[in-house]
Amino acid sequence: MDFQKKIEITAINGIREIYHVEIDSVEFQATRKEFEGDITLVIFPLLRFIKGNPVEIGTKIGEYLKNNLPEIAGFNVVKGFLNLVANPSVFLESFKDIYQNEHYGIANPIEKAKSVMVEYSSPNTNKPLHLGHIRNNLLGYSVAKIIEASGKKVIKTQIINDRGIHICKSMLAWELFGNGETPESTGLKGDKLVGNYYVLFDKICKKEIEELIAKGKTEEEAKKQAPILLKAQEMLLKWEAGDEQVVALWKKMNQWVYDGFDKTYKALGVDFHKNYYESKTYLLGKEVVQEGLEKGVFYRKEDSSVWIDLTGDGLDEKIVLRSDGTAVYMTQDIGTAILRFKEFNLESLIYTVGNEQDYHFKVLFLILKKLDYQWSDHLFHLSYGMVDLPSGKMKSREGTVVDADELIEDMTNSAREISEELGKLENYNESEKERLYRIIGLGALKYFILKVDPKKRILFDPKESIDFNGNTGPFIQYTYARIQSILRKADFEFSQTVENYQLNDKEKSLIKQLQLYPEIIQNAAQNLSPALIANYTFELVKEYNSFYQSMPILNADTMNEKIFRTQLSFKVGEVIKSAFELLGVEVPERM
RNA sequence: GGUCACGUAGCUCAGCUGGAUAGAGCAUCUGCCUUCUAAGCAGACGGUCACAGGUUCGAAUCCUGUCGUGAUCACCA
Repeated sequence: MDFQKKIEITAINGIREIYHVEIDSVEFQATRKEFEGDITLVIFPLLRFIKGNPVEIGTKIGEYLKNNLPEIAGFNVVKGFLNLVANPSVFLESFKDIYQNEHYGIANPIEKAKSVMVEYSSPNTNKPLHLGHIRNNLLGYSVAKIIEASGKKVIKTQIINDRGIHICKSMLAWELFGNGETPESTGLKGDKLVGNYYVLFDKICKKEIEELIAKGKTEEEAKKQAPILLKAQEMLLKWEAGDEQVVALWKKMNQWVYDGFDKTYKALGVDFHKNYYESKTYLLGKEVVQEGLEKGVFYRKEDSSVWIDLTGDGLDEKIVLRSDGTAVYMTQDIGTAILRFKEFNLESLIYTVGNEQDYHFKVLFLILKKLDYQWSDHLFHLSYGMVDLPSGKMKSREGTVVDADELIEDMTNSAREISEELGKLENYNESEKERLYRIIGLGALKYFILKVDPKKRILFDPKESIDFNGNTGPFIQYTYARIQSILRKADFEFSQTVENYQLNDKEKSLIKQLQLYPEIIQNAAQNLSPALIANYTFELVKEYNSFYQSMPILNADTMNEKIFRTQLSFKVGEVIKSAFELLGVEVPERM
């Protein structure tokens, strides 16, 4: 039984004996550094049940605990806070358990449990991935990892937006002006090549609109009548009709994009169990609309478009079928959600999508609830803030995006510069060095993004490079590398249990920090927040560095000290590695 | 205009299921490499927790209002 639980039960018994009052829980918090003690029982909430002076009450409970729990060595009361001092053996025992647990913090998977599906990335196949996608990918991947570590099965998925007018735009521009260019002929990454034609389309379209306006059309008319746009719409119709040539072009260009995405995903270190494609799902949901009409959840307007009225729930009316009978985005999302719960034995479904779609998901979940799907309460929108530039929103058509591949490359280069300057890698060959630079560069990038609470927006200034000192990925990686260096140099056996060890304050703080890890994972899973893992790891590493700097490990006076401190270092290293795995960040053996 | 999110040190962020004197990193300044990696450590400086009310023994945290920022409210996706 864990320490806190033991104290709680004993305290409840004590309160019953002393005050003849029955309570079912007491409140704890970690003792603040400036006070003596290891855990603090907060007395204030008890005042509702026990009348009296908080200091007096605290003292009585403190005495009771000291007399009835061998683990409690002493106590002090400050205002309404009962600070309990634990017997040092509590920490030694606790560390022994932690040390021997190879997968410390990671919960065992529950047998026969349903799966949690995490959707993330979900790109359009008409342009390359940018910094916004990076945040999405890192968040989704990390949350999936964290949920897995909390003891659940996870299915990672994405739905690829591979059809629609925007896809036809890049196809058309390539057909008209591409001269048969291919990724091979140009040496360009496929997604970049296709993206260029998307931008080209937009340029031409804008020019045509201007010309139409010059000829006296209104802006509104011009926007609808640009010849190239009409051609794109024609192409979309052909695609929907299954026109052989259009479909062949679509397949070819999409494949270029997929090849490009694969490289970016690989560089980012993210992956998926299953891909959905919009070209296969965009017709889903129409029968459900039929059913919903019969149930009276939806209604039909005179122009035969179908709607749902959500004004009773504080939302608006929302269209689910156009007057021509075609589906909208919402329809498809309804159908896809149903499909997923049919295909897999899902406990819940998490959508990693930017906060600009908060409203969309609110409506989607509500519609599914009104359609009476039991699982509609288990749908979550992992909503995250946009990544903005100092100049505002990133816009791929205006070329103001931070390209994902370029950013990864830049970060790797920064890592290279810093490493070369420090010059600690004499024994590394070139390929080992390159691998390391990538680990560090990506570590900086990923940590930079994941340490921020998902719902907050991130301001990214390309002119200010991402830091490598302080609260950063490389800082934590560096600590890991230092620990590995110690372990390499330890020329003695250190796996045996150390008896009668006298813990000092730094060692004790470190153990306390290690104790928190399992709870942090559960918490992060609950809140879908990798930031909690990142911040925890930072605290752990700070604590370790302070320990490392203030006393010898391998050069300690006694063998017991050498062994215990090496064990402690080893375990901190393992937890750093484990926590960083949850963030999708690698750790280096040296740096 | 309605709805939602955010507002904490010069900058970037923790803390938010109410608890003790609001914490880190960057930047600025002081020290520490003849001992295990100085991408480090120890310290100094820096605050009207946007503002105003309220609830409470206790509010950065909960409630209301105001201001500021962003998003959203398409027969777009």
